[in-house]
Amino acid sequence: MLQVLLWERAKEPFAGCWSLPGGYLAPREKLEESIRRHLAAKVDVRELSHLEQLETLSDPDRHPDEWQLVTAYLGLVPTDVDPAVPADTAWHALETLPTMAFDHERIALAGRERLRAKLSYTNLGFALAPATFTMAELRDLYAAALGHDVSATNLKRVLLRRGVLEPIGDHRPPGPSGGRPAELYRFRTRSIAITDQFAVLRPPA
Amino acid sequence: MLQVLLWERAKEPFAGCWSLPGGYLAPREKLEESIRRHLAAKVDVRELSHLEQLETLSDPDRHPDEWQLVTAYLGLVPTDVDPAVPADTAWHALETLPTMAFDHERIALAGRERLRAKLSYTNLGFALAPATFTMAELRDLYAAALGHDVSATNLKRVLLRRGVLEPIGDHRPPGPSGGRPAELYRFRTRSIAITDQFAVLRPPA
DNA sequence: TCAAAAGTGTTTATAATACACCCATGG
DNA sequence: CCATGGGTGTATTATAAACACTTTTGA
Repeated sequence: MLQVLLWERAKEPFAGCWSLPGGYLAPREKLEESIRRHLAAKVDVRELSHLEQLETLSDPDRHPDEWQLVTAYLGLVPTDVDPAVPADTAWHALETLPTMAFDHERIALAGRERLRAKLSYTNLGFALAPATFTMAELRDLYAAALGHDVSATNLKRVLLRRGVLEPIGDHRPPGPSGGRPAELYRFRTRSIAITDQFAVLRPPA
Repeated sequence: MLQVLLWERAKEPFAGCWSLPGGYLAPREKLEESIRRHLAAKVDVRELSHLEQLETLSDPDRHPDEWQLVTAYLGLVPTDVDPAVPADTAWHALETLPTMAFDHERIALAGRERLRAKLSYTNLGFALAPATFTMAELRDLYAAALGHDVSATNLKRVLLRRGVLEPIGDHRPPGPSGGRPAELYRFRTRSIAITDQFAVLRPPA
């Protein structure tokens, strides 16, 4: 299940609504540095496995009081890290978002779309997966992110053929109900790379 | 041949260098409106067949004098419109860019990459093509934009199967050296649409 | 020895490229 | 009637989904 980290606004505007973590840009600060600074300070998230810019929104009516531009980013953390978050902050399933402040619902959904698209033509799964995992675990992760069933069999073959995954040579013992021990895999690189560049209209051989 | 519209800076910083058309955002103005306003005012381009946001750049050193953020857009015009441009403005081939101001070379190349990527999974060709065209003309256009040879035969089949193109039922008479008259085609819709959404990891049937 | 979980092999579907061949025109 | 440019049909290739079957474990 994909989740977003939100915090509940105490003050107007949109008091009681939930908003994406973020804040103002400091003078001469880079946008990416600003995001990392606010995530560390406000919600105590210090380690992102991936961060990329989504879009800059400029509608003058997006904030009721002041003229405010926002640059939205998509930041990802692996499923196995559960950063301790402050009291006014909570993870919410993307399928059941609460009432959100400003245009933050649109931003959150745009982030999901970006993630979904990139899962299919890049190695971006690394950003959600723990360091090592079984194919069944990775299958569940992709299924949750994509919102539809994924076959572990085919997922494995696609990612192995592309050289995205590699087996680490170790196995995970089966659970109490038995079963064959699962091979453990890892992502070959943990930074984003396009793995399926020329889907169509590729240059002649 | 892909071309960018550039204007030559008269004043410092970067006097004599070429820069992308653009300008400051007015209070409470939307970014997209601002782009259109500056294009109309400075380079007399009023009709864009497509406009999309690329990226917001925030490096504090990108401008030598002041702290300046820029949001870059990709704007396209069809090959058959040749807007009259002012004296200090000229179209430049993307392969042989002159010395450019600020980070504008990076932005121009990012725009080309965006265009190339989207040509293969959307109908974005409409933004570069005239209202009607032969497959040979469209082939040349795709080849110029993609930077590699494209087969008219296969391009036609790909775009027809996807329902992107349709024949208009008319033909273009052959040139002085003879040849079979070419069928004329048009893009079925002239606004962007994804035509090849689930290249891989598509949901089960 | 059976159920459960994981992995492999094979078939099928689809979509794109490559290429040979056929069609329509002007000189 | 031939050169030129355009179009169609077919083979090949590539990639991924679907599915049956095999392997390895715990009870």
